[in-house]
Amino acid sequence: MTTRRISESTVRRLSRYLRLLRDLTTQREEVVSSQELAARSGTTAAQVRKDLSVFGSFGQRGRGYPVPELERTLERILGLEKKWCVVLVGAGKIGTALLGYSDLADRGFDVVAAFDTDTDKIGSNLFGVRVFPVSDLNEVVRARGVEVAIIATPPEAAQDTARLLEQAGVRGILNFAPVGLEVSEEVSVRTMDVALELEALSFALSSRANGGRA
Amino acid sequence: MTTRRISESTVRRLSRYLRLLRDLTTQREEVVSSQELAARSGTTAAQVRKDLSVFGSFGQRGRGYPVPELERTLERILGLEKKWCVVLVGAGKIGTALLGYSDLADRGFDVVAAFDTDTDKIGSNLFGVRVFPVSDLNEVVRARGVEVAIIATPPEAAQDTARLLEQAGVRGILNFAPVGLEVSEEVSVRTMDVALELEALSFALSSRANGGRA
DNA sequence: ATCTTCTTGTGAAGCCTTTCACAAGCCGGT
DNA sequence: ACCGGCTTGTGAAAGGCTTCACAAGAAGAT
Repeated sequence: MTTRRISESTVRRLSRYLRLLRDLTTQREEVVSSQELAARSGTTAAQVRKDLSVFGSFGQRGRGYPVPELERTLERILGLEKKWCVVLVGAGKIGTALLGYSDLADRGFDVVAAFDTDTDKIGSNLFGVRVFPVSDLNEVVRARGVEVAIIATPPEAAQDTARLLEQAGVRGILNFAPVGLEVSEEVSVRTMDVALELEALSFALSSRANGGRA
Repeated sequence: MTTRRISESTVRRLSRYLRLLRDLTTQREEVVSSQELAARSGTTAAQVRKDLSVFGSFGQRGRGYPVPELERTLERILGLEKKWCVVLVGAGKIGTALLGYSDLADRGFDVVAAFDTDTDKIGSNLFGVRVFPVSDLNEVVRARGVEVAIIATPPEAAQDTARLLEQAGVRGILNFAPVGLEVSEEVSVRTMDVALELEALSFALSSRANGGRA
């Protein structure tokens, strides 16, 4: 079986298409063209068709793509048919903000537990999520079959946390600490770094101001 | 003047190199090789050299790169010599969490004001940042010469906010609302979307589990 | 002074992604 | 039944990014 590698950028676009399709579903739209998907997600019609064609043929020539079917197809492709059990490590400001972010549950990511080292927080409930001591991490993760974790610890603690999670069997990590994490190849990591994004903005603004040369 | 276009990925790597160089500076390291920079930021030595060579020659053959100089050079390239005035729109959970994130100030991004529509929040102080009504946005942004804004509003309000900011003269937007923003070409936008990143993780885990086919 | 060992800077090659362009095919109107 | 207008799916071309490979050059040992 020829396993084609799907690029990072393709996956991101698929995710955007899916969000758009959900909007269209609530608006009771039945079909959508690659042209419209492209316009609304900031890419080109050819790109949309290419992205989808990697996985099969889902459209109808002359009409477009059936919205509900394509929505289900993208969910299947992205692995969103199942609910994912997620744990949060670090119940500080960012961690707590994420728990309050209801979008996650709507999108199929159930946060089943949070962990922290602060004894004041342990035992409390944040938006319905119980906070455990980090020493319980291994047990809870194994007991609930958690596969995805969010790291929202201070940067110093992030690497140790990653290793704990890996040893507990977690296979995907969303990292909010501004450090690169070393983990085995079995584990997928994505780091979200506010400062890095601001620096990229800074670069764009500066180079635009003086014609491309920094 | 030949203005070469610098790719997204190059800028992100430059930002990572810079973070690394800051660590090395505090450890009093004097020189660093492309090999070490690469290993510590998850890329290859050739890539590091290529990235830097776009902007000039900063190293010394046989030795490596002088840490403090390269640090200053990268700051200059990324436009971080000046402090950037930033405003935050939307003082909800995520917005507040960001204000408490001290890294921003350390990295040269001064949040000078926050805006919200909630009358309970208006007038209050969050981590030393005053919350104004959104109706004051234009005035404050112009008065303080703000160039960068962070949108942390609910998704429904994000597009209107973006337009307000654009009209007030903001040229860079970091968007935490999970929607694409339409703005003029003059304005740079970067969207950070937690759900999208989790979906990308979901894809990676699912396709790994069954050999690449979703 | 010369030799060995590093390491940079960079053209060229290789690989991957995006864009182009068009045949195939659907739909509604006549 | 046929025609005209759209839209998909896809090979081929173009464009961009990464890796390779090596000459040029620096530092330290002998």
